[in-house]
Formats: sequence, structure tokens, C-alpha cells
Amino acid sequence: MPHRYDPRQAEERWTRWWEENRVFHARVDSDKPRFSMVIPPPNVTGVLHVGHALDQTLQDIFARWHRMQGKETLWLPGTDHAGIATQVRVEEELAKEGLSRHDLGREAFVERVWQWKHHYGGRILEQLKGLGASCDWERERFTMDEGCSRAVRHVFVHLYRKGLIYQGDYIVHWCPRCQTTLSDIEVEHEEEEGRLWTLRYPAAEGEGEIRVATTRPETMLGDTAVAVHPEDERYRAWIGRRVRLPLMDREIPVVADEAVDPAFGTGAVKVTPAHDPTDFEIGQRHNLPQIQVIGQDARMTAEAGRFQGLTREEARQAVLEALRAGGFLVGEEPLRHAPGRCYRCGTVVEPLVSRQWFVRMKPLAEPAIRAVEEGRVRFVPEHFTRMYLHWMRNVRDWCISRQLWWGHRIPVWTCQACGTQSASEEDLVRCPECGSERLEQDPDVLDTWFSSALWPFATLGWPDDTPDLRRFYPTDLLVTGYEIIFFWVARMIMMGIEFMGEPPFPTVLIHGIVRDSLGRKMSKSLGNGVDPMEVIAEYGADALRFSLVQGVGPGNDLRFRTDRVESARNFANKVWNASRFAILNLADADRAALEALAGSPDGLQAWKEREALTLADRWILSRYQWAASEVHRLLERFDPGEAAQVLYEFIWSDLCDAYIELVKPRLYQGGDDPESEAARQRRAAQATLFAVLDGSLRLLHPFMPYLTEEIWQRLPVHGPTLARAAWPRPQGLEDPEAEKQVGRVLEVIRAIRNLRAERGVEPSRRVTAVLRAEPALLEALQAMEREIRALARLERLELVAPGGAVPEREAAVTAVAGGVEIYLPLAGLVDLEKERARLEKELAAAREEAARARALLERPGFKEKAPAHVVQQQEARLAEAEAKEAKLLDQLAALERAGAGGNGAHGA
RNA sequence: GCGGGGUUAGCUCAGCUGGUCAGAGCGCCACCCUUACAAGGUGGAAGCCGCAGGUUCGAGUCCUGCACCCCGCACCA
Repeated sequence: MPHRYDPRQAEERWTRWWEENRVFHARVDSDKPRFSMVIPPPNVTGVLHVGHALDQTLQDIFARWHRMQGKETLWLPGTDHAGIATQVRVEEELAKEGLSRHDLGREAFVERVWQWKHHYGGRILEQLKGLGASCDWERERFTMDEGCSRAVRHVFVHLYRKGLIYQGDYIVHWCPRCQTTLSDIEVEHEEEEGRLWTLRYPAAEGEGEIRVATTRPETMLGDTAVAVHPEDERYRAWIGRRVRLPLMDREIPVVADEAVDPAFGTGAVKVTPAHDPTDFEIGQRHNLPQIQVIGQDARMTAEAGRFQGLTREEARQAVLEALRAGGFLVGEEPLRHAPGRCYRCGTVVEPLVSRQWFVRMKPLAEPAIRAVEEGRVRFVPEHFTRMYLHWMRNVRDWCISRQLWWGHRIPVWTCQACGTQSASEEDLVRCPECGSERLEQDPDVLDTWFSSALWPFATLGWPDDTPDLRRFYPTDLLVTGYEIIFFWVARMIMMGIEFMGEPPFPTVLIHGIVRDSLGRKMSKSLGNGVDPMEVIAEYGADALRFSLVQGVGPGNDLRFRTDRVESARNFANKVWNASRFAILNLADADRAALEALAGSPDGLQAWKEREALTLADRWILSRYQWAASEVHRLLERFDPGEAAQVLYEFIWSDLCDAYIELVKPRLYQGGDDPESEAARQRRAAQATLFAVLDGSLRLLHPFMPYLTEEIWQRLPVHGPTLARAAWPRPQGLEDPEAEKQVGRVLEVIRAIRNLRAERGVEPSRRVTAVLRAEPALLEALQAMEREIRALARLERLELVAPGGAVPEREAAVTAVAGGVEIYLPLAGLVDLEKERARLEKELAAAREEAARARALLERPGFKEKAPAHVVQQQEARLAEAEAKEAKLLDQLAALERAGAGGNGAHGA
């Protein structure tokens, strides 16, 4: 076994082996309890970023955990067709050939996108395999595959017939670059520096003028009114009058509307119903005409008169100039505002009036709200519930039509003969009303999220009643980031209830986003993204996974730091080397004996030489038991970050730093005679080491699958794959007495090491230690004498009962730890002054400790009201501190006598 | 404006149902290539747990107020 873990070759090998052996395949016909989960489908054009890596790692931990618990585990992978992103990608490719999609025509273009998808799409899933994701790759799905497409049509037609999908002329967000509509949540607002101009609109008749403020002067060309608040005294007289719109020479009315904020700007607002959502609504209320002055290409239309053809930006300048020239521009000031931008490309969206398809949300939202209120769907951490409910209670209708070619085409046909509009699951060739074959299908496609909303059941075969669907729906857990709670989670809940009669999952585990080391969001424009594949190449997939999980607090964002990955890599190497040590020392172990110990719930209980286990063995088994139950408990609470921390600390501190060192003397001792005491002790050590290592690898496997599988396969006894080995359950190994005693022994060892370090004793120099303690403790020290000598690097260890002789004060350095008085006779190294200083410092600490416990115990009401075990605990703490204080005082007194009688340091 | 989150060691963050909880990683100091591991070992320094009150026998841990930071939603003429 090499002395360093090499992730690369292990990862390649096991990725292949797991897949070839269908280790992650979920059988629909097994009678085991099931666990099912669907992947949040990544964008088919996408490449893995570190945010996916976190999301996938969390899911994989739960999938592997349940699989090891014997559940028939389905984790279903796939991608979504990402309408805008994919179409844009292929259009860019075409552009290099000097072509546009219109040159190809719709059919050929869509064909071309499919080709692209087959070639490049889904690379992200290959990357997921490299991360160790234990998906059932045989069940990979795509939102545009045949089954999902059928589901989409079925859903559309159902909602259409139910009156929950309607078509209407509304103002919607239009992205001039992507050339499509966007839903409300696809528009992002971020504050930036803008300007607020004040314009002067003169009265059409009579005297006066009204001043309006605007951030978009170019839209004034399409103004069809000025609005003021009905209660606003300043403008009361203006209501009903008309003003003359500059540049356009058009008379427009002044109307009163509640939507106007009298405190903002001048208190009067220009109304452009065709280019502003609020103005659109004002226009509806007052029957105002809509004049579209900006087109879908973000250039001025013919309605803009002499400004026709200019871009929005050019028009703004030109309009301002013209206004200024005409004396209509009366003010300009800076203003922070947040214009809407396309979440895909960042272009400022243009609100435009057009005919679009909408989903009526209220009827769908109500049961989805109830499901969460009644706890049938639960968010973890819980506070995301409020976010969900708040949004759902105020939800607005969802614009689902997109002016793209790549996507599910809206299954609605309009008869050119009789004008009937029909929705149909099958392609319509004949008008159901008049029988005409002159039918035209709606040109738009559906929002990608419309199909994603069906993901948990469409991927299991719905609308057919399939065995998969019956077996694996509803799923058991959804893991995703908070940024898509509205986009995806809420819509899945609505659709799941509407079409399956129950929510698609009982639990939604929400995590934060991964930021860069400075806490900034990762973005292409900043160039601060981290490529997980590069991280994997350098540190290994397990290290990346572990560093992400370790850094994750419930629902919180986390910063990606290379030093954490490095630390996780070091941990992997630590596990590797500890295992290497164990495996080397298990070479001659009795396989049959180990067999009984491997992963068996009562292996150690039933082990035939159980009585040979030492205090140290019982200690590590107890610690292991604690770690195992903690990890299990924390995973049940959906807190893998804390679980990872428990494992890290148990393996590194207890197993590696303490137990392996403690066990070395026994393992290194020879013994040709298998009946000898030495041989028995050695077998006990091997058994314990094996049982704990085997169990630890199982516990660690969901977090670091490759490393653990690679090691596990090298154990003298192992199964076909750790991925399906049994998850450790309680085995009754708790041993409080052993924990306490070994805890004290370790304290003593640390104190001796401390004394050596402070006195500058070379590590290679063997010294003698004299320990004085109560009989009960003495027994433990006696039992572990060899281990103490090894770890504290002692030549000799003398154990002395209370009152027994200890070295002369001037000839030894001393300490008190774990209830034991420690004397190190260090000829020539004793400095009485330093000794005094150190002992006094310790004494102060002990006194402080005692004082704290005493204060608590003496506090009025404490003994009466605090639970008994807490009182006992504090009493024990006080007794311990007082005992230590007494011992230190003894040592100090001895020091005084020595100091008075001698001249400090001299040989013993 | 409504809602949520955060403020704990130099840095990044854990601390669940209030009672050894003052922790980890990285960094820092000293010593050590001790036969699993220098991607390591041993020892060490370092924090009045944002501020002010309150509840309680007892509060980083619960409540109230305040300050600063972050994020949703709405508004953004």
C-alpha cells in the first residue's frame, strides 16, 4: 500500500466499477423499503460548477446513507432543456457560419439543437459521476424526452380545459436580446446609479403646466396621460384637464389614480401604458390607449415619429436634447434605482404589451400553501417556510409562453376556417369544430420551468400508471438551493398536488450558495468561479466533497476556500495512512474471527475472546459507538455538516492520535505461541482495530465514497462493495467507565509531555516518571503502564500509593493532572523559580475552577431547582478542583522547603 | 415598506432541545524526519461569544430594544 492516497486512479476505477455492476440501480420489484429522490435537473448546456457540487454532494450523502441502511434507493438523474440558454448557444454557433435561425427555419433549427444536445449536452452528468454521485444512471431523463413531453402536453391540456391556463394581452417582461418573454421571477432588480429627469407638460388650454418626473424620458413619446393622486391638493384642479405632450403635439388627459405616490418626484407621473407595468394598470382603469413606441428589437417604432429606428439609448439622448431645446426639460438629478434585467443575459428588459399564455396561480397555490401549513411538506431549515408562504400568498399569474423555438411547443391549434382554438394532447390535423384542416399551431413554446415542475412524476413514467411511479412517488427528499424555491420547488408542489393528489416530497432540504473566498457571488463577469473539475484533479473528489460539506451550515451560504479543500485532502490521507497501519498489522489476523466482527451488529459482543479487551480497546469502542450514533442522529436531522465534523474529530483525535498510538505496543509484541498472553492481547488489539476501522469506513463512506471503498476493499475481510455494506447501528459498546479512566490516563500523558516540552527534554530522551494516585486510579495506570511509557516516552514508570515516597522536590518537576500527582526526576533541569511560577499558575486555575463550581453550588436556589445530575456534576467538579488545589499546594510547600534548604537546581 | 438571516480566536466558520460550550479548520510560536502519515507528530499563545436591558438557580444558547452587515418580496414615475 503506497504511503499516500492517490485519488485519481481510485476514483476512475470505482466510478466505472460501480456503474458496471449497477450498484446504484434501484430495482422496482424489490420488497425492501424504498428511498427516492430526484436530482434538480441541471441545465443541459451547463458545466458543473461548485454550487452543483455542493448540491450533489448533499444528495449523495443521503442517497448512500439510505442505501447502506438497506433501502431500495433511487436517485434519479437528468437535465433540463434550458430553453433560452440552449437556443442562444446554438444560435451563436450558427452565427459563426453567418446564419440565423430564421435562415434554417424552425424545423431544421430544432433539429440542429437536438444534434447539439446529443453532442455536447449532458456533459454535466458525466462530471457528476466524477464527483461520486450515486445516481441510477439507467434512469436518466431529459425534460424534452418523449415521456416528459407527453406529461407536459397532458398537463397543459388539463389546465387549459380546467380554465387554469388562459391567453391574454398583458404587459410582460421582454428581453430584447433573448427575444422572448420572461416571467416575473426571471427578472432581476439590482440597484444602480440612474437619473431622474423632470419634464414640463404645458396645459392644452389655458395657463399653467404640470411637471412629471421620469427615469425613462424616451417613453414619453408613448405617453397617453398624466396621473396624480386623487387626494393631492396641489393637483386637484388639474384632474380632468388636458395637457399637451411635447414633441408629439398630442393632447393627453390628467387622471386621478391611487397608484401615484404624491411624495415621489413632483407627485405627478407620466403614464405610458405600453411600456410600464404600473402605467399599464393605470391605463386599464382609465381606458387609456396604448401607444407602443419601442419594439421587440428595443428600437423606436414608427409611433415614435422622427425617432423611429433609434435604439432605446439613442432615443433617450435624442429625446432629452429635443426636450431641452424646446424648454421642456426642467430638471435632472441622480437617482438610485433598480431597472429589471434578464436573469440570463443581464439586458435591461422592456415591458411590452403582447398576447401571452398564463397559468392562473391562485387555485393551484391554495392547496400548495395548505400542504406546507399542515406540515405535509416541511422545509429544512424551517425559516424558509415563511419565505415560501409569503411568496405563495402573493403569487401572481405565471406567464408561461416563450417566443423561442427550442422547447415544448404550446399544444393549441387555431382553426383558420372557423377561428376555434383547441388544445390537444395529440397533434391536431382537423378542427374538432368545423372539420377544417387549416389549422395553425401556436408558435410559442413553454417556459422550461413548466416542464421542470413535473419532474418528480414525469420522470417516473407519468401520465402512465407505471410500476416506477407507484414504487417511487412521492419521493422522500428534495435537496436544493434557496434561489430556486419559487422557480422550482413551489411549482413542483403545486403540480404534484394537482396531478398526483399529493405533494412530491415530504421534506425540502435547502442549502445556501457557494461564494468565493471573499464572500462574493461567483459569476462569469467577475471571473471568480471555481471549476470543481480542476479542484478534483488536484485534491480528489472526496476532498472537494468533504470540504463543502464541512463548511456548510444549515441553509447558510458558504465560502469556498482552497485551504479547506487542502485540509480535507489531508484528512483523506490521514484515513488512508491509519488504515495502512491497521492493514499491515492485520496481515496475520484470523480471518474467521474478523469475519464475525465486520459490520455485524453484535460482532464484538459475541467475540469469543472478549475478556481480553483492554481498557484502551473498550475506550475506543465506546468512542466509536458515540461517533456512530452522533452521525446517524445528525443525518436524521439533515445536518450532514455537523456529522462530517464528528467523523473528522473522532477519526483524527480518538482513533489516530490516541488509539493507534495506544495499541502499538501490543501489536508490536511478538509471540510464537498462540496460547500466550501476549498473543491473546495482540488478537484483542487486532480485533478492536479492525472493528473500529471497518465501522469508521462505513460511517465515512457517504461523505468520502472513493477513499473508503478503496480502503475497504483492502481490508482482510470485506464485501463486494462498501456502497451496499450495512450501515453501523448501535451495538451496546458504550463504556462510561473506560471513557473516564482512559480520559484520565490521556490527561496524565499530556501533562508529562507538557513538562518535557517546557523543560526542553529532547524527544528521544527516555526519562522516569513517578505517579502518585488513589488506588482506583492507580489500577488504571497500572493496566496501561506500557502505553503510558510509550506515549510519554518514559524509561520507567513508578506508581506510588497515597502517602508513598516521591522524589525530592529539588530534583523533580511536578504537575497534577487527571487526579494524579506527577513527578519527573529531571536531574539538572529543575529550575525552582520556573517550577514555582508554573505551579502557581496552575494553582490559580484550579482555584478559579473551584470557585466557579462553588459559586454555582452556593447560589440560592441552585440545589433546589437544578436537576440532580447537574448538581452532582458540579459537586464532582468542585471536589476534583479542590483535590487538585490541595496537591498543588503540597507540591508548592515542598518547593518552598527545597528552596529554603538548597540552592535550586542540582543533581539528584 | 413587509419578511428572513447574520454579528463567537488574526481569517473563515461550528455551537441542536439553556447547565465543563468557550470549539474546529487555516494562520501564528517552540520543538521533532519517533518504524501509518512532514498532506505528519508533540507542546503552546490567542476570544469580556455586536451593544443595552430582561426571564431564569443558571444564557453565545430564550425574550425585548438598539447598532451594523447580508438576502428575499414589494416599490422604484
